[in-house]
Amino acid sequence: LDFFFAGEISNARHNPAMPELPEVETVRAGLARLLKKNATHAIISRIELTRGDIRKPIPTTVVTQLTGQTILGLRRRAKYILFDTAQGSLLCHLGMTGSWRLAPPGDEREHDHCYLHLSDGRRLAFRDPRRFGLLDFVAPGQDTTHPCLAHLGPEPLDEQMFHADYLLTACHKRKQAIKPLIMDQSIVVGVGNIYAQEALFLAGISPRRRAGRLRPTEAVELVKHIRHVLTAAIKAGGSTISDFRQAGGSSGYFQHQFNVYDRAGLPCTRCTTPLRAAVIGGRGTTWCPTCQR
DNA sequence: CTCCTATCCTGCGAGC
DNA sequence: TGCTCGCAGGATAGGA
Repeated sequence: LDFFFAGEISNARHNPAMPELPEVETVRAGLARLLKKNATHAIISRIELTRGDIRKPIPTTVVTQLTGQTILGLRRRAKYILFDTAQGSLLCHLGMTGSWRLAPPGDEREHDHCYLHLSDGRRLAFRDPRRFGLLDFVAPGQDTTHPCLAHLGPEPLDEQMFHADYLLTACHKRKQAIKPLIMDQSIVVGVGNIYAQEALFLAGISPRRRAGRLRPTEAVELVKHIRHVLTAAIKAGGSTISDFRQAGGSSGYFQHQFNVYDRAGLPCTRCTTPLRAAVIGGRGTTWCPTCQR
């Protein structure tokens, strides 16, 4: 696990805000802290949709069902955040560039799509320049039937549901490359392009390997490292929660030291071989041709 | 069924 | 230096 943090590598070339499970969990925890002060729950006094057309139109039920409700808790499922109330939940996906911030009076920004006004006078803003995010209403009891939530695989940190045998079964006779398979949210949730690459590096498995060719010992390693990278990233993200207020648009995200992500052509942190890059499953992928087979 | 590709959208960096 | 262009990504629809 130490190796994960080994290299002093800057990966700031691209927008660091790419919410996978750890980033979403960090945002969830930050929101939970804001919305429950001194054991007092926040009440939504008003919901303002400033622009309704993000990935999908924000339904009016978000406003009609949730206005006046008390936010009882914040949950994460896969890369979704759920604001729970007695009358249903606000479902939020950050997409690529989604963020929540406390927006004091006057702090209105381009690409703010929704304001949650709280009864204590505070205001939460959902901003998403690229509009890949999603806001929706989930009726009570629809947690497993809502279209966004119905076909999700197990949580990767759930050792009862996600383990080597499960992964091996999911891989059985599949010709698909292992990398897009572990990014498939119906197989296992929360693993995006960054952590898929990092986990495969740590497990010593080429992202191009056909899933059906995964050996049992490799499945053990892959599951272990998926868990490790996600856990380490959550732990690292946790330290940013205290800055949630000030952090604004980049709240909840953290700088990271990656072994392969965005390091194409640079030397492998383990063997110094130049890292190779290719598009796999439609996504940019970097790996070490020596360490990963 | 399985797998792959295009699509959505904006910001940013590479390159001219 | 200023401009254009291509690429980045999660989820999903549609095609092979």
